[in-house]
Amino acid sequence: MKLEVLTVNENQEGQNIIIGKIKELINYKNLEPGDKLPSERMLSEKFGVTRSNVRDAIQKLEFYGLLKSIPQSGTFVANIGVVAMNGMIDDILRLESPDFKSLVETRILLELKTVRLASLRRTKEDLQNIKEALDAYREKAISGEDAVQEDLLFHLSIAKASGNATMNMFMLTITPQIIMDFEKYHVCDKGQAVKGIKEHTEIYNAIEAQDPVLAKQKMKDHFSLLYQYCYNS
Amino acid sequence: MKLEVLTVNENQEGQNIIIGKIKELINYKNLEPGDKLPSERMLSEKFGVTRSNVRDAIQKLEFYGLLKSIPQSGTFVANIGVVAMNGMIDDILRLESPDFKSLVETRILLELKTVRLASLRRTKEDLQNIKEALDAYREKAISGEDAVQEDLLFHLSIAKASGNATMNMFMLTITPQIIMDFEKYHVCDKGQAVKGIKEHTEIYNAIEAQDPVLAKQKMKDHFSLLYQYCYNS
DNA sequence: TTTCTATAACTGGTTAACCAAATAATACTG
DNA sequence: CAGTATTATTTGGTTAACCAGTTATAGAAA
Repeated sequence: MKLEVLTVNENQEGQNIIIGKIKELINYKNLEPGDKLPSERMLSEKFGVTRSNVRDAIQKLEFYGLLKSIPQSGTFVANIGVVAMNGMIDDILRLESPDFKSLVETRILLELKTVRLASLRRTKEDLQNIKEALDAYREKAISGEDAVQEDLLFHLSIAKASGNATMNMFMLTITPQIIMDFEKYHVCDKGQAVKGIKEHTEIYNAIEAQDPVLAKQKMKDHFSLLYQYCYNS
Repeated sequence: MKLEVLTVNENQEGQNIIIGKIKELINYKNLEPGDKLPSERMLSEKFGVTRSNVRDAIQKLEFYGLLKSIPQSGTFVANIGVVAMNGMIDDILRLESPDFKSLVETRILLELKTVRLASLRRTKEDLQNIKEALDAYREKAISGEDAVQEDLLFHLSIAKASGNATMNMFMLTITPQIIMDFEKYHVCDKGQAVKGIKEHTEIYNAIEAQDPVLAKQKMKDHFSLLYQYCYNS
């Protein structure tokens, strides 16, 4: 198991080295926005690594919007300027993997905003989706079973109803880790089922009533316990 | 140019189809958390697509934390439960690409939080980094040149000082698109240089003084124009 | 000299064979 | 029969050849 983690880190480390070399190359060759990078074959030869590694590094930089690969044409630097390019690559290289506290902190921030936006923008269809998620959660919680999944799906349905694609995506990226950490640290113990149902229902009612202030307040109440759990440890 | 977009959409569409089939397979075979997926070769044969496509689809689900590939062993479903798995894959398949308004809305939310956290948690080293970014921005802005890059790098240095790895990463993911949209729509026109320098300096001073309330207020003032621009169009 | 066309070289993407490690199956030993 | 060593198979990852579209080049025609 430790070996696995080591392998991943080695790979990431190797990928970061290649990313650093790409950055150096952009500076050395004075490549400006829209300019073409040398071909993957040349880069792999120049860096002394395999072409797959180069492709993976490029893909990562493409994810962050710094490069853009066009089939049968080449890889181009994005239109963000060389200064921002340098700064952002430095940041990416030093980026550390998120801890649990950081995840929860971000989640609360996003939830307080998405619930407000959802109460303002939700369509009838959104409301129906939220209601279905709420019903599924209630049923599972009443039966005494673990309802962490249904809990989070309820919150995701609110994020979707917020009408903000970016926040929706961010919620999606942090939810799996949240679920696993919750079950790992036993954050949501049994016995809170009734309380959870009540709070979820109040949030739903506020969204239905299109009352953003109330919705945000109910969400804040809902997170008060988690908030304490996170900041007192 | 339109052809290019079409190609991308076709690829994404094809990838989404494969992701949907993987979801069906998990349900059909009643795969539970920790269970092993069929090998990539079998999946490619069963789905009638190339193995590379299967690998790409798996990689995407791995990014969202739903699958985990282990070399020479297999691909495993994450420990989040089948209910959450189904819900999240549905959300991922329906996920739309973020629009400019959604990006700005999210950015403002993140900035108001990171500047507050930065003023509470910043180290001396963080403060030094922010100051350097501020100086670079001031120098560029005074000279009358376009300083969008230095502007955003200043804000990224604050995000880094917030001590929240998740928010830092989210800021990194939206910044390139913000820069490109700013220059595309000419959001930051010339003549606001002096005003921008003043506002940035006030934000910096509040962070230095470790005054979270003031820092947030100054950031809000800084965004008031952008806020209007975004919500009145 | 300029413009157009045909050809050659180059590009990112795809494919199938190959690799080393992990696992399963088998054979051997006590 | 139990336990261990050995072989065979399966796995995700890697590699190098190949593909189809793009771009640069060269030459001919005007």
